[in-house]
Amino acid sequence: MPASKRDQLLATAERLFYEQGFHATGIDRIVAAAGVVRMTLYNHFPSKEALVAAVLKARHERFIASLEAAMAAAAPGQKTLALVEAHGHWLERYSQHGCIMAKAMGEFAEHSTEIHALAAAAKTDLLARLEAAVARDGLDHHAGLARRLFMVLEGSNTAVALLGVQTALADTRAVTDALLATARSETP
Amino acid sequence: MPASKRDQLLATAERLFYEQGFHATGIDRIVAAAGVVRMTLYNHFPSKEALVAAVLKARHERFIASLEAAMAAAAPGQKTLALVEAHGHWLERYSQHGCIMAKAMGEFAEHSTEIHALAAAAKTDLLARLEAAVARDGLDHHAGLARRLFMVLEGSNTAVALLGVQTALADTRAVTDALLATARSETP
DNA sequence: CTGCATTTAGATAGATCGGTCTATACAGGA
DNA sequence: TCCTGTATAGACCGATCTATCTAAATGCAG
Repeated sequence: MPASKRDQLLATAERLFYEQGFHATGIDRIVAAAGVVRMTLYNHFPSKEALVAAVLKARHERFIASLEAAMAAAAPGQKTLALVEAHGHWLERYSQHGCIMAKAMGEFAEHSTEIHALAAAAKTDLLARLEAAVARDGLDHHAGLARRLFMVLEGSNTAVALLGVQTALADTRAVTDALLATARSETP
Repeated sequence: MPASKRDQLLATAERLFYEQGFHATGIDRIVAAAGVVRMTLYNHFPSKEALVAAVLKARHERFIASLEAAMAAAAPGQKTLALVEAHGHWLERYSQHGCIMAKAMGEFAEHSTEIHALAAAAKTDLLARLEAAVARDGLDHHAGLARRLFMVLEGSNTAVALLGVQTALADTRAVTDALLATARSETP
């Protein structure tokens, strides 16, 4: 079953937006790389902004699905750690050159409220799932733990791009372990 | 002494690039906001890319100067903490909407090797200074400490934009304290 | 006052931008 | 077979992009 033209456009646009930036990637380059014609894009998406929104939504759904799968497979009490590890796996496979949501927030901050809000919501969604994992692991008595882990994951996005995957993920694990050890040592 | 036209251009371009992005900010908007004419810009900078490079260099120099000043004023053994605090001050005053170097890396990754390298060098420069501070505080037996602190600072860049300055800086201090406490508890 | 460098105003260039339009080709289902 | 939805090819639009050019005005130093 070959991918639909719409899926080809989404995948191509995601790659180009991620590699070259949103404003620097023109419609012509997207349709040429996707092997379709200009009107096909506008047949599926009413505007470039709508295409950007669809790309971000689809990517975030895949991201969340991989996190949820890892958490579901993790033993009780290990949900938080599984989430952090799954985040690392995602960086390794799909996001070695910075977070696309962070890039979108930067490029659309004063240019499209909708896109900026969408990207910001993706980030706070990760935070919310971290909070849920911390609660399921019985660590939510440690106020702000999820927020601190979130900050570490955000830092690992940049660290991967600057220091390489191996180093960045090892450091992420180390800091995560330290934070979790502190949280577990405190009796509720 | 009024600012020179060149300085006006640098300051205006820095603000617009930071708020609206690099590719989304046109030459016309920069010169209009700076109150000069287009040829004045091209009289001082050979191209937009050169203007971007000059903006990033000037901003990084100011950033490093404020870090160095804080470190110089800090008591012995407190250099690392002073550097982290100075970074927080910088975020609070000038960088509440994400790191301009990270934005530049995202927008110029496949568009200008020079700009991308410049922004990446600014980031690794911060890491190098963290390593120097850790060494001066006698904590360099704790392998990777500087790298982990660096990752936390990178995360705080994003956290400030998403969770607000107060929360992000408090979390940064908390994680930093935890990492430093662990390092200090290990005898060299 | 003169001379030089800077700044101004504005036209201009060629390329690219996002987006629209028409006419044609082609597929699969009724 | 015909009909409908989708894709194609390509012209076209106005706007904007970076960059260059000329000619006049301005300001400051010698």
